[in-house]
Amino acid sequence: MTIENARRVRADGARTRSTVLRQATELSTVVGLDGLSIGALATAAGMSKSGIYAHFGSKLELQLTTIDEADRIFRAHVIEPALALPGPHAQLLGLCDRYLDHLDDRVFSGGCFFSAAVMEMGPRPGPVRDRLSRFQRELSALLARLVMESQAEGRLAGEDPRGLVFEVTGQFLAASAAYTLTDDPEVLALARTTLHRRLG
Amino acid sequence: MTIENARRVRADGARTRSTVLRQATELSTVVGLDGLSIGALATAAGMSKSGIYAHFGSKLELQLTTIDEADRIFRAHVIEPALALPGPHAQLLGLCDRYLDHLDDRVFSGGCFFSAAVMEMGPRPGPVRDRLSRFQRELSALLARLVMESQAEGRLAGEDPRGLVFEVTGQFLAASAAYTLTDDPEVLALARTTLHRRLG
DNA sequence: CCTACCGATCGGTAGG
DNA sequence: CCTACCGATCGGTAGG
Repeated sequence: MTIENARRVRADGARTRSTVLRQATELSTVVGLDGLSIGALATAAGMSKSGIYAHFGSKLELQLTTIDEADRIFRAHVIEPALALPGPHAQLLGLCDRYLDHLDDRVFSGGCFFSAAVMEMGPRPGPVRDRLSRFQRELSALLARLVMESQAEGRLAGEDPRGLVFEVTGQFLAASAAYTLTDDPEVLALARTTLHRRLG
Repeated sequence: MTIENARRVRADGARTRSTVLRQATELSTVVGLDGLSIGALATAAGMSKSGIYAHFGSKLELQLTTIDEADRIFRAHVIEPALALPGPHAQLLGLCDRYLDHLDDRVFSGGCFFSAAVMEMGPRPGPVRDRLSRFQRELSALLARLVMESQAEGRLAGEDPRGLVFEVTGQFLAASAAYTLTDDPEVLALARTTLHRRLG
């Protein structure tokens, strides 16, 4: 086996792993992080169960790694494009728009990965819930920072940042819930209008 | 067997059924409507699986009946006390307060039954999702009615009822999600303040 | 990554 | 309501 072949093998392993993880995020937005079974994932990925175990070791590790992957996808599709906009207020509005876009584009086929995962795992203490809490804290902290920086520029005067962040995340959840129930794009239009009106 | 005995048997059957249903709502707020298994429910209720089947026939019927039971509980703890208040605006604020109270009181031990159920079953078409859609439509219609009646009394002037209802349900979801993740009563206080400021 | 296997549990049925 | 059972699937392991 040449060095190139050895590298190819490892590169292919990494590529397979990432393909499996994409499928894991897709599957789990439909059946949940707990409903995500290793057998079903193996079938979807066209490999045997032991192949999944070779990559992830246990269901818990698979769940945690799937959340990491969903986090990466969310950052790439929602957060990073928004933060590329000029100035905190445009970034705040851009984040809202991008969030609604990612529902509309079905970045995750079952809706918002994190809305579903938080509601599912919130009542079940453990490493999965802890990992989801971290995501929620980080998103809230980012939104709060953008609100406060907007205020430093004279916008959103007199608003309580924590309360406003609470309202914005609530509208994200409401859009996610209503869109998943109705598949009606009107929901996203209403959310967009309401968020823009609220954030000026 | 006397008539009294025949009646007793049926009354006991109804009582058992209602006890099992309470346990089904409790269990499913923790493990989900899909994670609710007939074996686990039977053990929790102290009977055999076939006892559960005798009452509900199938898992689908059990899920639908469990939603009906949760609906009843939600109406009794949240909606009815609010509608007992004088006037639409007090009823609207009362509904928000009662919703947060029912989280605080852990009416369902895993948090808000319907927040969790909608996020879980939203991406899965079928009778369960349809039943949850009905709940959401009815709650939204009630909130919209209260907003419009408040406006007829001169309050909430200039607000779009649909947008405001969207905001309120969003804050319900945000409170449910954050409280289930953190168990921090501070979340409920923040939600209460924000809702009152928004609707006051 | 594979096949082959483990005990446990799933939804559901037969027969009483 | 019970016991006893069905095939399918669960998470996970052994051995390669």
